[in-house]
Amino acid sequence: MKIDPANPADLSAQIAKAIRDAIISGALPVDERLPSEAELADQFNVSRPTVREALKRLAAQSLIRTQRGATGGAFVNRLRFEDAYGQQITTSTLLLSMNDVSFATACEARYALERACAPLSAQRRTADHLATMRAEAHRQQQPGLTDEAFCASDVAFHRALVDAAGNPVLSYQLAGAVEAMQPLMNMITFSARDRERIITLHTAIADAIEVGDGAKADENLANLATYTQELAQDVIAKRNAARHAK
Amino acid sequence: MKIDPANPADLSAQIAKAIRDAIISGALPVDERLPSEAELADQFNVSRPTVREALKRLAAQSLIRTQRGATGGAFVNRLRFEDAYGQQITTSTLLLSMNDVSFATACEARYALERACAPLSAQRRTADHLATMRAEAHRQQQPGLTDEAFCASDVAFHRALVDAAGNPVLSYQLAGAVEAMQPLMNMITFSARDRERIITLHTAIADAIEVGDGAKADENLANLATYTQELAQDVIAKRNAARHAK
DNA sequence: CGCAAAGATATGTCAGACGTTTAATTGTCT
DNA sequence: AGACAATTAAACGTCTGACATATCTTTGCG
Repeated sequence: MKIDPANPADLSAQIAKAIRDAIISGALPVDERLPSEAELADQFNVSRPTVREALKRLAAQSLIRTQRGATGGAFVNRLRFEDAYGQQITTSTLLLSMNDVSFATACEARYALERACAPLSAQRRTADHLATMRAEAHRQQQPGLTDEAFCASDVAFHRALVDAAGNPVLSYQLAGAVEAMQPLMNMITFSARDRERIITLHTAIADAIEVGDGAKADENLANLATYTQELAQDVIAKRNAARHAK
Repeated sequence: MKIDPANPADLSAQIAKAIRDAIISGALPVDERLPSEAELADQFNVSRPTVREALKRLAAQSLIRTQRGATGGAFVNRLRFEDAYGQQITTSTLLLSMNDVSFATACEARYALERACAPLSAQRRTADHLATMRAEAHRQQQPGLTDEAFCASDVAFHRALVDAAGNPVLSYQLAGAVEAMQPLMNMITFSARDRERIITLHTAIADAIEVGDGAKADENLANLATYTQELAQDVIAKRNAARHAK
């Protein structure tokens, strides 16, 4: 973890990579304290600001945490699922918005992945997960709900569905797919009839999960996917019509 | 994008957050040039090193890129899928290694997600994807192959399978699940018979993908998942036996 | 023995400076 | 006038040195 080519540019990136590799390889175990900034500066033959830039890069990825004070320093951070969720959601959201990903593509991915969870969720769901799903389905019936609040509740419902699979790795991977869809979903206006249909499907999914019928949950998720695509196509069609009119 | 509480700690983190939020909200579009470091330092009322630390945080997430020279500066970066792949794989790998995720849990997640791709892949695979899958299955038959090379080829095979779905969002989400398994897979020693069985399943999957039979691909993936779990359990059992012996 | 004060250590921030890269401008020669 | 070379300017990349602040440890006093 010491090599540093004579190339005097991107020093902080090189140092960050060296430390990151050491963490990934396991040479630096969790909670291990890195040398102090001054010591690192010495080891790498650079100045302290350069070392600090490298450490900030690692901190941005939650790979290290820093503590001030006498026994402070930079410590290898145990990457927690909750921390990773946030990064995953940010990255996924930006990927969708910056790459002209169509609603259809994002939606397809989301429901394909969710359907992968359905059998496991039906098998393992706890009373807690089921209660959350029921509560969100109920919340969605409130008449005064804004479209945005409706979407947020939709996300919460699906998050509970995914979490019910009891597999943190799945929950992590799905977080991006589910949450990143929200900005796209927010562009849709849900009529009362639209909502009714969605809630019916949500309820059917919750029913299937409750009785452990994975196939039925999967089937209703597929219906929900199709219906969501139709709603989005309507929005796009209307927008195109409006553009032609003006 | 200017607010900055009087709290004189974590300034670089606060500044990074402010800029990141501006990018996410769309206030800073792709390829937009940020003010120079000196100007940012002025705007936020901090020193240039502090601004630089903030920019490095953003660079670590591929949110900005920097250019030197007269027309240089920091530019909002179009987050590309390839860039996101790397981050996703790094994060997933560390999540697994740092959180005592069992082989069973990771394996379950991986195959559940892959099976979600199977129907789409069977429907849309190009000749290219199929050729890659065939080539990797063939490579796996080479007798002198190390276990590590065998695993690498396995990953390449499954990557091609996922990419065949033609959905970049799916490919992105799956990248983490598939690649992060490699370190865990590398702990397994594959006997000639093990490999033969795996190659048979790979071939069956490729066959199913070739003729567009998603259900059959799914079935063989399920078998492969089961078999992989069995192999891992053997390894664990042997390791426990060895521990008791000493 | 307990508690407060002093010290040590390490991060967080600042100020100023110099080097390097790159593009634009200027100037000169053909 | 046009092309090419030299100068200039802007911006990032890095360094040095310093001060501020947080926190643990040690010391000293009652």
